Formats: sequence, structure tokens, C-alpha cells
Amino acid sequence: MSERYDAHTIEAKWQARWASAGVDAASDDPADTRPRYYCLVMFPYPSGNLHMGHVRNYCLGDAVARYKRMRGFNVLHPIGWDAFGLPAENAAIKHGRSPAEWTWANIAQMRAQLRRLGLSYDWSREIATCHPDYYRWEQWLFTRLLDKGLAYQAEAEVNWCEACHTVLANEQVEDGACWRCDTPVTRKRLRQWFIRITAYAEELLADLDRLSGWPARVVEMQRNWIGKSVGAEVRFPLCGRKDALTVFTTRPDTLMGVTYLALAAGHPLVQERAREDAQLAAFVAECARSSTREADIETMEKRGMPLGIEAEHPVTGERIPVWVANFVLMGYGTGAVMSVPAHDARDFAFAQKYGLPIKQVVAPVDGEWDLAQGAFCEDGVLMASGAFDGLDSATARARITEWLEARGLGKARVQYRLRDWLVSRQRYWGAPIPVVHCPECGVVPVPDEDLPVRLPTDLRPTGAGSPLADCDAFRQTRCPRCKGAAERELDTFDTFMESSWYMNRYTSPRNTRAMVDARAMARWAPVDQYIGGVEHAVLHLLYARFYHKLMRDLGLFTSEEGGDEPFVNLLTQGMVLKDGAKMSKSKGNTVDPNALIERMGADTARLFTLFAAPPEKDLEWNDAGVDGAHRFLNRVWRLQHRLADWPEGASDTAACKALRFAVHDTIRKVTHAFEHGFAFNVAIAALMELANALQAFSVAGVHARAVFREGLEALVTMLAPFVPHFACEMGERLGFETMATLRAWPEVDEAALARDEVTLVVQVQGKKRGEVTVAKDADRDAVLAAARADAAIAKWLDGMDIVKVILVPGRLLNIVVRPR
RNA sequence: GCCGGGAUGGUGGAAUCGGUAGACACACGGGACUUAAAAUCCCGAGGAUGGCAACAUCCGUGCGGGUUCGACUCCCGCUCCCGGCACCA
Repeated sequence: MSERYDAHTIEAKWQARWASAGVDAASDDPADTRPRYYCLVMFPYPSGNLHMGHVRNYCLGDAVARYKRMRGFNVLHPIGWDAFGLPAENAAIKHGRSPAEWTWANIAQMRAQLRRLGLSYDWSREIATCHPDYYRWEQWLFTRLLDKGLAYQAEAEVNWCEACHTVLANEQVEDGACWRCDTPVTRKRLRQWFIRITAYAEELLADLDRLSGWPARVVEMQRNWIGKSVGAEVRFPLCGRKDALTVFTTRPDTLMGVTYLALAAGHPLVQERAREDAQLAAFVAECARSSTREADIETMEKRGMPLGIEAEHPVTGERIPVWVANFVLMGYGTGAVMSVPAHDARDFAFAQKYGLPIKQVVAPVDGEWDLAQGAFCEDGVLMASGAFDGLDSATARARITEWLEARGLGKARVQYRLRDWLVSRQRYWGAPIPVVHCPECGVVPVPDEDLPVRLPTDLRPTGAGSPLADCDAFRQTRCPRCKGAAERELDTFDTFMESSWYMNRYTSPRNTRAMVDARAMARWAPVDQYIGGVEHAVLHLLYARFYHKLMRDLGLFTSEEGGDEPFVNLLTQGMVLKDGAKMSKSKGNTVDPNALIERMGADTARLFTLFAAPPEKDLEWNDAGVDGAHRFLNRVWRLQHRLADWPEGASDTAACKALRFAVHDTIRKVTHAFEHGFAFNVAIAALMELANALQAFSVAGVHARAVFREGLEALVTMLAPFVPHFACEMGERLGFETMATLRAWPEVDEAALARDEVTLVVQVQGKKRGEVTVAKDADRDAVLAAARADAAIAKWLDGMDIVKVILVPGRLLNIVVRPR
């Protein structure tokens, strides 16, 4: 009975028991009437080694899943592998193994590491995205998108990472560099595959308002990323030519103030002129160079050149010059802007530099504006705008847009910053894009019966281009339409394609008939609680929302079955830091989870990870803190020995009552943490307080022993979501009839929280001057009388008149006085 | 530049609705046990001033104002830090 806490023996024992009892599986039995809960953590890339970020992520998810089970929910808590991706290829080049071999070996290794942490996953639903049974459905979906015109091939200026030797989507470029390897991204014109996420821009934006369970900043980041702006398209006919320039503006109210047009260097009209003008060509070439160095854009000087072309103002017919300017982007709007120097700071600076006219057409609502102080960029009242004079900016925007529309000179338009998702990659280790290039029929989607298009798994990338190009068995095929010789598409999908729908696949992971099963979706989706790093705020989390809507609109499930959004609640956990910096091999500040588990056990690792910081904040690793967590478990462990020879005698009922109060107050606090915000650091602190109270409780007698036992059992039960092995072992020794992790969550006994007496803080003038203990329902006069009876308080009332007395029941009494 | 979030002891952090600031833990100091150490247990601790001490008083949640009987919490104005976006027309 007095043996010591031995984490390794206990952990191995319970992991085996849980596995053989199958306690972690989610039930698909229709007869199971328990309420359902879907808890999901972002699945890992199988690098082969678990790091502390993973540990934190999965411990958070596991605590939630286990708590919900104890609350009587049928919990879906799955795990799998985001198994395609570049590191596998790089490792394959380095170690001479195929990416497939390398990946599957890593999966085996990481699976073992996760199991050692004692995470309660439903392993029967494990998926790996590199498995053809998985990516087959993504290929299927893509062919449907092709049918609907939502997927297309186009030549475009794209982001190219030289180190990864592939293109990147806009979301995957951070600060002008590749999100994965930090290599500066260059621009290239290439023919690539896109998915029309812009067709869903409005819904993706509007539904952000429904994500009340998401952190505000993630919602805000997505809103920024989608970047909606409402305005108008305006046509400016070109003088002496048949064509016209179309610009996009959010300020049609300033139309009368346009004094020049500015075009991007990449604009077709500029390109055309540059062929005849060497000076212009040199300028354009310079712009093309500098545009790749996005970090410098901020400090870049605004420069331009006249094109020697004039355009006609659509209202006044005035001739206005057309310029090329280095600050106009080809990729946004129409690549052309109307410049209104009087009402735009950037246009103002440009006009001043090149001596272009500045014409004020909007005045502040209350007064004058002196253009010497710069541009007036606010809304105001129109002036010098003919028929539109006197209108406020908002009305003028609508009227002027209507005016243009009526004359075919423009129209209202909404512009988004979001661009279509570039999904093709010039890499081998990814899901093949299911199309065939036929010399006769062109691009032909692979028909359903020929799916999946299997990726050959035995190829060895060398680093010089995709090995698929040299694999005739893959490359050469027959056209599904004309049956003639044809070639397969050699690009593979962006790996974000796989991670965009895995949460839905988990609901019916072995489904061979469809991508997902509508009934299973109705049972589980959407995810109730999603947990992962904030770094995916506009990558994975945006793509997944988009994919969910695509799947819905393809009829895989309805809004009622699967919801319109994949994740109801999102928790973005902070990073794990050491010495104030993110752990990394190059900095040499890593903590190896395996070594930690080896030394202290999984439960200690879990406990410290959850205790050291609130989940959404960064966690500073502290080895001494880990020792502290281990000490705590030892202390709780020893509490059980107290039951063996409890001293006889008469119990002190007041002390027993105080302990019961502490027990039930703790239940209240810990439950609150699980139900509101997952502040596990606070929950664990409360459990530590309870352990301290139990340890300090030294009252003799059978009643006291029973009270102590109740407290210890509650403590062990509430520890189960955090340190499940420990709790199960303690529970078994305490004689629990079921495993601690399967017990019902303790209920608060309100009677235990009732008190006959309360201690109130007494303030004079809002400053604490003492405490009084009074009957629970004592009224203001009674409390005041008690306060005056206390010498330490009374001395502050000497020579004073009491002006006012405020009683906050159960908390405090504040006496407001005035010198007599 | 714009949009978020934050700033509390030596450290990580707590404080439910405006009601005892610093829970819990780490680190530290003192003590008990021990031949000794480890382990364990007990005690102390925001700062300043006075006092042998118990204790007392004042100050204190980035800075300056305000509202309130009462402000870490609400309002106004700043400073700094972190994150995101950014010639976006």
C-alpha cells in the first residue's frame, strides 16, 4: 500500500487496458442516444518526430475529449497524417529512400510516440492522406469542379519558389518569401491549375459573422485576406483610338477630380507602348525587377512616366494624360487607376512630384480645406462637380455610378483582394491531378471508374524536376474520350487540398462509395471544437471553409446535415518557447518529448504543458516547472495512504464542513474552466489547492475519513482528463468500479457550498480596514454594527459622520464617511 | 499607415458581473527530519517607512487624466511590446 508512484509501469498498464477495452472509439450505433461531440486537433505532418508543439496541441484536445466523455457525450476524437509534402522528397533525396517508404516509417514512429502520451484517439479511424483510398476522393471532387467550371487551367503570373522548385498560392507567400523554406519568391508566367475560391468570396466573408466561436483575430485576418472593396468600374475612352481604359475605384464621388490615369507596368497598353519607346521599356523593366522584392515596396519611391497617350474624361470630355506608375499593381482591379490627387494621399504625392494638376471636388462637411496641408481623403460634400454639387460623398457615389451605368460608361463593382487558389505543384510527392492531356481532345478529366489516379510510390526524386516526367508507366496513357495515346498531367496537388476536408472524412473514414457519407456527416459534423496553431489562420482554415462549402454544393451533404462551416469553435494555441524563442534545432533550444516522457512519464508532461500557461498564450518551457508538476502528482499519490490507518476519535464538524466546501467549490471551478474557455492552467491550480487542503486536513474519526475520501475521489476524478493513467491507477486503488476516465464527472453539491456565516471585507472610503464574520443573511445594519464593534475598524470611524453604507452580500461592506 | 491583442511580484501566471490585487506554481530564504545529502514536511516573502516584535501606516496592476462609495477591470489621451495586413486604387 505504501509503494511509490511509478509512472512507467502505470502508463504501460493503462494504455494496454484502454486499447483492449476499446474505450476511445466513437460509436456510430444509431441506438446510441448519447449527445455527440466532435473534438479535433490539427493532424500532424509525419516528420518522424513529435515536438512540444504537437504535445501541447494534443494534450489540449485530449483533455477536452476526455472531459466530454465523462460528461456523457459520445465523442469523436480522431487522428491521422497529413502525409504528402515536400520534406518527404527532400529526405528521400538525402537518404536515398523513396518518399513513400520514408513517410510510412515516420508514421509508424509518430504513432508510437502519440500512443505513449496516452491520447484517447479513435485509432480505428486513422487516415493518411497519401493513401489512394483517401486522395481518390479529392481527385473525384476536382473532376466535378472542372465540370462546374470551378476548376480551370490558366496562364498567369505566379509565385515561384526556387528552393522548393514549385509554384505557391498567394496564401503561401509570407513577406515575399516561401512559407515553408523562407526563400524569396520570384514571379513567373506559367500555365497552372486554379480553383475558383473567388466565386465563394462573398459567402466566405459573410459567414465569418457566424463564427462566434472563433478567436476574433482569426476572423479579422480572414476578413483582411478576402479584402472586399465596393466601388465602380469606370471606362475612359482613349483619344485617337477605338479602345478604352477601364479603372476600378472605391471613390466614384471624386470622379470630377480625376486629373490623370495611372497604369501598372504590366498593363497591356503600357507593354504596347514600350515596344516603341526605349525609355519607357527601360522603366517597365525596372518596375518588373523591383516588384519581386516586396519587402522594399514600403520605402520605394513613387515614380512614373507619361505614356504620351491621352484619355477622355467620361463626364466632362476633358483630355487627361495617361501615365505608367510603379505603385499600380497589375494583379489588383484592372491594373489601372484614376488618380484624384486632391483626395488621395498617394495620388497627391505623385501629382506634386510630376507637376500634375490637383483639382478639389469634395469639401469637408463643416468648412474649408486647404490643399497646402495635403489631400483631403475623408468623405464630405461635393463641389466643382456640376450636377452633383452639394451631395454628400455616400449619395454621390451611388448617383455617379448610376449616371455612368445609364450611359454605358461604367458600372457598380465589388472587388476582392482574394485570388483564385493555385493548386498545382511541380512536385512528385502529392496527389496526382486527375486529368489527361490528349493531342486530339485537349484536357480530359479522368472518369470516375478510372479513379484513383495512383501515384507511383517507388520513384526516387533526385532534386532535378519531378520523377513523374521520367516514369513512362505513369506518364503515358490513353485518352478516356478518344482512346488515343495521351499523357497524364504531371503536376500534383497542393497538400492543402488534402487537409481541407480530412475533418469530414473522419466521419466515415473507410467509405468506399463516396467522399463522405451524408448520414455520418449529420451524425458528427461540423467539428464542435477544433484546436491548432494560429499559423494556419488564412491558409488551412480558409481553404477548409471553402472546401466545406464546395462539398455541400456538390450535394455530398446539406446545410442541415453538415452545416455551412466546418468548425464551430476554434482554439488557437500558443507556441512552445524555450529561452524566449521558438524551439528549433538550429537554436539548440529544443526539448525532446520522448526524453521527457522517459524521465518523468507522460502524465507529468501532460500536466505541466496544460498548467504552465493559458492555452492561447505562448508557453515558456521551464524544466523546474516540470519537476513541480511531478512533485504534485507524488503528493496526490501519497494522499491515498492516509486512508489506511485513519486516527479514531470524534470528528471536528466545522473542519469537515470547510473541507467539503473546498471540494465542491473546486468542482465548480474546474467545471467552469471546461465549459468556458479551457483555462486549464486555472483548473489545475484549483486542483492543486484542493490537494493542499486534503493534505492539511488532519481530523480524526469516521466522519472525517468519509469527507476526506469524498474529496480525494473528486480530486482523482477531475484529474482524469489531464493525467489519465495516474487517475485510473489511483481510482483502482481507491476502489472505483469503473476506470477514472469513464466515471461520471462530479456534480456540485450546493448544500456543501451553503454557509451559515460569511466573512465580509470591511472598507472605509473604499480602503480595506478589516474583516467581520456575520450570519449569512445579516442585513446592512447588523454588518455595520459588527464592523463598529471591531476596534481596528472603529478607529477609522472616530470623529466621522457616516454618509453612506454599501453592502455587497457575501462580499464586502463599504462605509463612506465625512469628517464631523 | 491600417486592423487586432497585450503590459500585474525575481519568473510563469490568477482575480466569475466594478467589490480583499498577487490564487496556484517556479525560483529564493529560513526551519524540521538526517551522521550527511537526496527526498519529504513546515514557515516566510509586492515595495517603502517605523518598530526588538506582534503590528501599524503609506505606496502599488505601463504612463497621465476621468467616472464611481469602490477601478487590474469602465471612459478619454499617451508610451511600449506582440501578431496580422499593406503602394489594394
